[in-house]
Amino acid sequence: MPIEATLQPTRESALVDQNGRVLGPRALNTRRRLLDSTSQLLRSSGFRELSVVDVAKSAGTSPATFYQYFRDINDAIYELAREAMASHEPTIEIIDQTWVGEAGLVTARKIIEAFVDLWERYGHVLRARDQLAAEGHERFVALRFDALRPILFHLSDQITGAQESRDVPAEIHPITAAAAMTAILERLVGAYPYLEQLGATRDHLVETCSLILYRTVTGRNAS
Amino acid sequence: MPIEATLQPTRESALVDQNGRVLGPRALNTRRRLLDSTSQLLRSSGFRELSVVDVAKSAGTSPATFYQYFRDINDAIYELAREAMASHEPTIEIIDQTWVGEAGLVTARKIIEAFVDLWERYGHVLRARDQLAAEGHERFVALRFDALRPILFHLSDQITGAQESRDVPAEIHPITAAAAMTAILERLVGAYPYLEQLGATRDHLVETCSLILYRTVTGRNAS
DNA sequence: TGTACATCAGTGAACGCGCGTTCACTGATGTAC
DNA sequence: TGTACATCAGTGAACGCGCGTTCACTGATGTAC
Repeated sequence: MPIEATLQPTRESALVDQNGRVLGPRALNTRRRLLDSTSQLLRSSGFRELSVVDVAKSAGTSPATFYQYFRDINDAIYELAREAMASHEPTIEIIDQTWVGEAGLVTARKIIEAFVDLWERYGHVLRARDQLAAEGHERFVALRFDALRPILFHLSDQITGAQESRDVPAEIHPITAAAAMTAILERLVGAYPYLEQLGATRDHLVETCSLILYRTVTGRNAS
Repeated sequence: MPIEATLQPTRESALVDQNGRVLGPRALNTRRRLLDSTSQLLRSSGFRELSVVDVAKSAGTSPATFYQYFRDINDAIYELAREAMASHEPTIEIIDQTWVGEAGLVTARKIIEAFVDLWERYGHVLRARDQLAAEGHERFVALRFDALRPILFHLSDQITGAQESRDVPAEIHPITAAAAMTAILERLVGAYPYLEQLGATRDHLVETCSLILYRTVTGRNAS
């Protein structure tokens, strides 16, 4: 049952091209521009329309150059998703903070805020990641899982604890409940623009989700 | 703020081709095969790889025929998503059943079951729908919204009622909480295969989500 | 019942286009002395 | 400081392929008499 991390640690300094050559500063910059263009086109034109030719053009370089740094277009998406995930790491630490009483609600709120931020910035990349994962591309399944695992297990542990003190009913399956919370985080927040049409503000979103999260994790109502 | 339904009622009998001609039985059958092939390829090869040529080939007909019935490949996906949605309509009635006491938990369970079923059968189509909606294709945004609206408002009304009897805290924004529940329904259930790796069964899924749904809608713990 | 004609439905074959991909080459940058 | 050379980085131009799309045509089905 233990599922190992599949993300090997990538130090920026170790970046190599498709032939295994270490990248110098100039190459690093080119690679960066290619990734930025990929991200930008993914946002503006959509996943299905994304092409190597367009990305290269938009980065002011040539398709041949693209292939020096990436195997294919999915490879570039993969790198972007990793970056999004890395920028999300601090969230994992929030979850270790206390869940007791009023402070627990603050913890919940911080997590929700972090997810709202993440999806506002990287929603287009994360959606592509999830689409590819849903279609069964192994690397993306693993990537998604690595991103979720820490938060999943932390929440799950909290819930198990709350079950021991009888605050959460025994019928709740901790991992599943934790996954339900991440579903809210990922999905609701990703679909949030259309909630605005229904009169929900960002504050409503954060506050309501925080209460649901706090309640589910601790079994208690916010005082 | 009221957002009108954008789905015009389509009776099977009124189906027409791209030139406006009413379809006879033979044509209806061809159209059906094209839709089935689209669905099947969407499931097996993924959204990005889907092409008119492949669909026609797989349906045992020619691309020219495809264009007699659909404007483009998205048009076929749109029809499939409508069908998925139509098959889901009975769920909307479940939600009108009582939310009081033990029976309320049964209601919650039925809804979760309905969603699990829906996503097991049409997940590949719904994911494509959501991807296109997320990319801003208006028809798909509307379609998705029409599918969710009834359940969203019904749940929201329940929550508002529970707030009046002080079972649910006033800080909860009913529509947002309802949307959070649909997020669980759509997302968790869609991503359910990977929960199995973590030891969650379908029963865990249904039971845990039911409890969360019941709790969020009524504000009460299942007795 | 048979034949002629109208309409319905499907398609072969072609078009152009743009994409993914590669290779041999050029230009840029760094370094030894 | 200048020159020669090594290595790094980028690309022009081409290839083939398969896709979306269309049109003029053929074949299938229904109907009138």
